[in-house]
Amino acid sequence: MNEEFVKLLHNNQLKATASRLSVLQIISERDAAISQPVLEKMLGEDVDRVTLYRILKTFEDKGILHKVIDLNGTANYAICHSSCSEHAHHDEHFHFNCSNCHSVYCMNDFHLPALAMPPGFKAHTVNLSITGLCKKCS
Amino acid sequence: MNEEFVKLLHNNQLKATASRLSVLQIISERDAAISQPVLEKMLGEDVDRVTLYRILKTFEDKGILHKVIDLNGTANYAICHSSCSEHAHHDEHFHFNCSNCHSVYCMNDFHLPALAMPPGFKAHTVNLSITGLCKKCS
DNA sequence: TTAAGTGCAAAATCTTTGCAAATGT
DNA sequence: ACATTTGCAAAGATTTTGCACTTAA
Repeated sequence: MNEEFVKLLHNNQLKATASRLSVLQIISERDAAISQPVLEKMLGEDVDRVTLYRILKTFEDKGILHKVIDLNGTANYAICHSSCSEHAHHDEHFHFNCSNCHSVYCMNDFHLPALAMPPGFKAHTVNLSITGLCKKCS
Repeated sequence: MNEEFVKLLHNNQLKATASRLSVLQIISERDAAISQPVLEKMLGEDVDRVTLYRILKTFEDKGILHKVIDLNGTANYAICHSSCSEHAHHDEHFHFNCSNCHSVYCMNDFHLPALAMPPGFKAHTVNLSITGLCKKCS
């Protein structure tokens, strides 16, 4: 029973249930975003598939997690860092998809140079996905 | 019966069927990428849903279209331009998603400045998605 | 003519919804 | 105690597969 996570949930007006704590535990242990199918397997029988959908939805709404759609269209989730909530998800997201192990890394430290937009286009969110080999697979 | 499309199909060892020509016609008329559900509606009864899946898959494999997953995880398709096939899809892709009309624009003309990768990471494909308002909606 | 492509039916997934039972506070 | 959360069952949606029929070349 991790106090930090309990507090995080309570701060967001959420009950600290076993399922929610498991999800937070698993996601926080990874430096890469985790896909919903993989998360599902790791949770095993303990958490119903439907419950997982609802937990992830709730966490996303509260700004606890952010969803990253990978290049296959699969949802991946990662813990939101402070910069996330500060910018209310209107942040720049920089993700690295490993084509070998399919990990998705959130590279929060990186920033894009300013981009010139074509006339008439107004940028709101910038999302950069890079595919390649991650540090473990290259 | 557009000769240009017939030739395109033949160049790729594909038969010029009515369904395929319709798909090419619709996609080529737009400057934005089109989502599979929208494409489906535009084709109406003429093309079976399953056939559309297969056509899009085939076109993607042959490099005639490229698939763009938008921020909702929906597949969008656009004609590949010369730069695409030349680089065998290892190109930089720069897409703009309009949050109002949900159009996806392929901005082939734009190029990203070189990005410094963290040690151990090898970039292969760079995919930049920008969400905001397009020229028609802003 | 005949290999490639299509349509239909049906399976396999993935996601959402409704409601009664269980749980955290 | 009571609102929230979960599990189950079932509906909906999306995507894939198998096979006989059709069509372009």
